[in-house]
Amino acid sequence: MKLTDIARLRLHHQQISQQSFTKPQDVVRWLVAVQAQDYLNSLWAVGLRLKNARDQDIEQALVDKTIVRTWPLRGTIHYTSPEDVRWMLKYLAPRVITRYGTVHRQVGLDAKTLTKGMKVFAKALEGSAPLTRPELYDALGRAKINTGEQRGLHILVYSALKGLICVAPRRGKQPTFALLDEWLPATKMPDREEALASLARRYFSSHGPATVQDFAWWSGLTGTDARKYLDAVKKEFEEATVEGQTYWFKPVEGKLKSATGAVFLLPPYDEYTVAYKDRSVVLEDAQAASTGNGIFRPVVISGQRVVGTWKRTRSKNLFTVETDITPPFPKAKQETLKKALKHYGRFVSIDVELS
DNA sequence: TGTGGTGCACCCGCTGCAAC
DNA sequence: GTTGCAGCGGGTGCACCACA
Repeated sequence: MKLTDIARLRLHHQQISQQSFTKPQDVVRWLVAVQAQDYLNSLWAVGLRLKNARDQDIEQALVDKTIVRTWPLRGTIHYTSPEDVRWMLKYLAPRVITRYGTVHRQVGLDAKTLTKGMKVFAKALEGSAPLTRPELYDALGRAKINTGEQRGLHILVYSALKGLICVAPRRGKQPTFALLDEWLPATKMPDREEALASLARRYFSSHGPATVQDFAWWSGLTGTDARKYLDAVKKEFEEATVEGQTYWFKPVEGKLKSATGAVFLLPPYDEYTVAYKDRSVVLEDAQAASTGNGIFRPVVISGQRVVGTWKRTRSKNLFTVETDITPPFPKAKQETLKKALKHYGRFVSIDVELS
């Protein structure tokens, strides 16, 4: 096995070079969590993995509560499945909350204020329609809690990590928030061992080939726990050592579709680029896709690897897409790029042109 | 209707230190 | 020596607003 084989298998398992699903909830359940910090682009992260989806299909899934947006992994906002959200928060969020302790101290948020903030949110949202961020900040203000210097945001995220609230569909362009237990029906809570072994199984199935370090990074588990839960399920996977790293993966039944000639436009923070500790498998030049401080740009994939970035600019009825590909595509490849743009245009239901 | 400026929200990677 | 934790710095996209 070579690095290109790893990338090709990841494109397959991540539902990019082939799509097995027709519903947003099936994609999200398969990947366990899909990073969703940039809302409009995150719709495409789900949509590109579906057959013939449009952006309103993903938004409708949020309205229908078949997927939910909250902070289940690494303190990062993701889409996840209603049946997964509570156990992920229970078993994965405590480490994130510990890590946020430093930031809370910096902005002057102590445990008493955070608890009071949660009570304010609970009272404001109980039996109410979802509220926007400004509305929740007003509630904090009325309770004499200062929301400046991002304190309001930190109370909001803390409340989500504690499982009190989750993100509900947008009102206009504003995201709204609801009480998790009012928004989603009660679900079975697996015990820790069962839940985290299942997490390992699902990560290596949907994201493999991946290393135990990748799993630890993605899940936020400690290295010790990541090894423990991989050990619990690794007999279900194949193992390959490439350039000194051990990768675990599900083999593909039948012939693996070649993605060498295909071009894919991935959104910023896509699982294909973000969900691994070691991104060198797909990022020849890491700077092309990442600024190095947590910001991931939208990328162009060709021959399984990141070959450049793309950027969209919206005017009234048109998206103009600008690409930065090195070296520039030859004419034939430009046509493949235009095909990828057409796919994206269908998804957003707006004409897309290459600048 | 388009353009430009401003502020907000986002969270990752790196380094150093402590604990085991 | 390995692992985990704490602290810190910072680039990008979006919403919003003012103005042409």
